[in-house]
Amino acid sequence: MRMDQIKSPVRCGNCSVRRLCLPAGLSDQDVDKLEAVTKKKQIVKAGERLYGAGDSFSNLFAIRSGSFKTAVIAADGDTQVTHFALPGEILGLDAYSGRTHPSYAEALETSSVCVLPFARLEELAQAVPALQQQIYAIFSEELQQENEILMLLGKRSADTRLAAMLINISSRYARRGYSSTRFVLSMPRTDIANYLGLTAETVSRLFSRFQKEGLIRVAQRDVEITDLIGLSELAGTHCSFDESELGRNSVS
Amino acid sequence: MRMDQIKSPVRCGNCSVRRLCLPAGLSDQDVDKLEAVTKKKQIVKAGERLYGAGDSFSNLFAIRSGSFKTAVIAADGDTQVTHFALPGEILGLDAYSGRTHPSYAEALETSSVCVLPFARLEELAQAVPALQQQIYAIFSEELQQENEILMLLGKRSADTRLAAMLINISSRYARRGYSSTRFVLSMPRTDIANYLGLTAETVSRLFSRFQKEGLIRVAQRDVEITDLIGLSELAGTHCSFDESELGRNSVS
DNA sequence: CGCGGTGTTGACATACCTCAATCTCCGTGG
DNA sequence: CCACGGAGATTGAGGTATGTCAACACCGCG
Repeated sequence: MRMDQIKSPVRCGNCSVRRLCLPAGLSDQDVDKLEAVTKKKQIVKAGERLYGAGDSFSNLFAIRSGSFKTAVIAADGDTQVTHFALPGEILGLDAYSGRTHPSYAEALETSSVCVLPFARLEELAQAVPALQQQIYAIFSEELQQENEILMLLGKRSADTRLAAMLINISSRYARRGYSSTRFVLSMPRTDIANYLGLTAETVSRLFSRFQKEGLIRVAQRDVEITDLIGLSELAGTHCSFDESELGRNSVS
Repeated sequence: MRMDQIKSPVRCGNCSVRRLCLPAGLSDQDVDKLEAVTKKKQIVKAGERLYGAGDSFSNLFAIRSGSFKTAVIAADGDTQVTHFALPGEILGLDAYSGRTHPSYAEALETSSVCVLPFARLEELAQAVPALQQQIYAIFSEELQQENEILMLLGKRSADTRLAAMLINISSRYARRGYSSTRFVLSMPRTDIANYLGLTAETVSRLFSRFQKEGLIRVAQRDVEITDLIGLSELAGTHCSFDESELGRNSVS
């Protein structure tokens, strides 16, 4: 029932997301040290957990490929999906202070991660200021992202929430070199709904409505954004894209 | 229009919240170094901003006394209150990665903060592992807290949200040596509502209802929790208090 | 003593949830 | 290869928690 652990040495150099991950901003020399600290690669199959809520904290995980959801569990067993994580992102940072994971991370598809023993990483960061700064930056970005989601959940209507999430996913894929307009959502409707504070039915209805309005084309988990500007406007984020570069495919 | 800046040297030793603040876990010697890095004290009056959204980032702020709200501003001008900060907490961490503050911090009452130039703090942390760890811990705790709020906004009913917020404030006051059952809320109803993703009217109605149900007594911003256990149960957090130590004052 | 900002209360509107039926997709076994 | 079954997704009808709008009350301050 446990996950595969591959001892093959990790090489950041041939990793497609090294510019988004911990090595960002590090010299080749420092990257070597980082690789030396990285224990191994690990494969996690869809539905398996990288760590569970309450597990003791010893490693951070860097996503090489695939995707994860993270979620917290309330006293009454209710869970809240807090993030959908893509390659290059670091999982487990919220466990530092308590020495135990307050959330769990579950693979949405077969995924591969680098295992980073935090004690050794901490030690290395103490000697390598650029790494230290990168760790701060990752913490800080996570805080910023969470604030954006608070805004979504606190103030936005259901359609705005879903639009914002699609734009968010789209731009994150774009940064990773994938299409910003065609992608496959690796998570089921229930997870999207949970993440957005809605029900699966509402999410489904919205997908249908967006399609009718010509904003997207959707078939199950395949999504094509046909009007990126229109969707961005709905999401209320006219900023994350340079509009001049985007063709608007008007429909109605 | 700018805020007072008092050059009197900062002394963590006589600060009531040093155990919750950056000095936590540091040796006396390291605390001395931390004080040397701390620029000055600053007084912020009610309604004034410690920093605004978009301001360039150079300092962190440690709250000595008083309280703040932090909020993010969307493209359409809509704002979302993201946190109510109490003495001992650090403000500004989310600005690290972007070099600019993504949120603003506004004093809810006349407050006093220590100004921490981040460049120097970073430098010191590079030399003092205990400080490094404390910074990680603070980042990590903030992430955890945000996840809790996501749960509130995503899954909880209005009454549960308000109850959870009151319990949260109560326990944070308790940790600072104040009463956990009687306190003055330094923020107006509109801020509470904004924070909880509700309207001021709903919050007001809930305060009235809680009072009718014997959970609290409330007069404007003065709050007395008369049934801490009942309120905790409503909040769904039977964990943050040791129930045996709490008298339940049944009413109806 | 009056004024303005803050808080309270009421009546009504509505966005989203709930419950339930149906459909689609896809893996499994015959 | 096809039939079956089950999970996920869609669609519909109706209910409800919370928002909206508006009047009023309270408190602090000039």
